[in-house]
Amino acid sequence: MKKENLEEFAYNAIMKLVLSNHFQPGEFLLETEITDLLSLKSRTPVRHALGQLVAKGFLDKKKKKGCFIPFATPEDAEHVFFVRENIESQSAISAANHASDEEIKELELVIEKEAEIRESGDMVTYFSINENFHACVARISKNRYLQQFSQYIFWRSNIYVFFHHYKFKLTIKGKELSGSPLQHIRILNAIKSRKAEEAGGLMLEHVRCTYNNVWK
Amino acid sequence: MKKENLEEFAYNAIMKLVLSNHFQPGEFLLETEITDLLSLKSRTPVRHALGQLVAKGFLDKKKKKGCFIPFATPEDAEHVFFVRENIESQSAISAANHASDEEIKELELVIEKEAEIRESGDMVTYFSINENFHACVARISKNRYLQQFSQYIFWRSNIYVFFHHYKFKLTIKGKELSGSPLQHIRILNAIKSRKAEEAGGLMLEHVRCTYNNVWK
DNA sequence: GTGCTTGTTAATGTACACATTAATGAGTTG
DNA sequence: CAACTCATTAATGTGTACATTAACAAGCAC
Repeated sequence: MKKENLEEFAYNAIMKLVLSNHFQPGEFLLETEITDLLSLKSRTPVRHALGQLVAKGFLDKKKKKGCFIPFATPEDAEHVFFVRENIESQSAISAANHASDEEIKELELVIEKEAEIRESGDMVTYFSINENFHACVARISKNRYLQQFSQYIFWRSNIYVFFHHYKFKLTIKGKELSGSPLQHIRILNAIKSRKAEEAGGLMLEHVRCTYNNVWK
Repeated sequence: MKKENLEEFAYNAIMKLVLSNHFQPGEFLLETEITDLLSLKSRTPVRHALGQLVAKGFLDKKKKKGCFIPFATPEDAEHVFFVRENIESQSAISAANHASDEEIKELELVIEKEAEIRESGDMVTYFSINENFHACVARISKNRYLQQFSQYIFWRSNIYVFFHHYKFKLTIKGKELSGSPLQHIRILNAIKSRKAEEAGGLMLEHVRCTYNNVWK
């Protein structure tokens, strides 16, 4: 295990702050403020971490003004989920075609953990394990670019998932997300039995389902 | 037009260096070396630019060692073009669904210019105009994420196109690329007549054709 | 009162000094 | 001679002072 440096620490911490609703959409994340918040001695690691988050598309940036939480609009959500459907279903297809037995075991483990975690009702933990599933599928696709794009668009879409849940005060135990773990299991089974097209179709459906839960 | 700061300058310059084969795959891009190369006064903008390129996946990084060019392999090429097919055909579909008359005129203009430029046989100019076509379609899709991904994967794939042309000394007047402008025109026509599916199919075929020309 | 100018301020952007560390190779010891 | 230690070194990682600039508001001319 690599020891994390300050920059990585800042990166993870900022991510957590955003996901725990510490900021509003459109709000600027001031380097100095975050530096204080994380008790760091200089802006440098924070600055670099913010840059990475912008490069990955998780944050937006206005020149000489700073980084901010992207504005959420129905149009943007549509765009995000349109691309995510597409990318993630391609990932699932590739994953089904290239997964080793070992990797399928990993995926099963992630799903097991998901079931456990779900009971706790802790939002941040839930997001983290949900990310694990999608990241794992993307990784198994063995395609670096699918992985990259999946990661980006997943996080981008999570802004909507997150703010939706914030807005309507839904807990993760609510009905809205209850289909998600089941869908994960179905996708796993399709990948396990190497049914690529089916895995792709299920993933597309799963993402579309998430989208509908968020906006309908 | 926004004035670019040193970091953006470094970002673009490094990108160009990489795309013009200034570095070997696997070679480390030393911060100090690049700073000198770009005649910059400090590592800071270079350092930050490299960080962005890594975050976007354009470069790889080894801790406390530095950033390096990802290795170019047939597998990687396959991955790049697999994703590019997919992304760009989605772009074409969205473009056909959302193009205004004005934007179609723009696209026609780009294609006109392409025909002219082609006569000159100048490689760099040809690539630039070819990029224009693909970038234009992506822009017309009106989907920020498709546009972003298209741009990225297009450039990434271009490394292989460059490499191929470098290696085999093919001119752009050669048989290999001669189908490309015709394909562009067909795609334009499909977008013009709002046949989204057809546009998508043609774009997929076009990208696949490029891939085959590069490796077969 | 409207619009232009200018000063203030609060943030990012840049430069540079210094700390840390991974790799290398010389030297030493069994 | 092999293997191990340790100093060197050359790079990245971090801290900090200072430069630049966008936004805002006060003040002035008209």
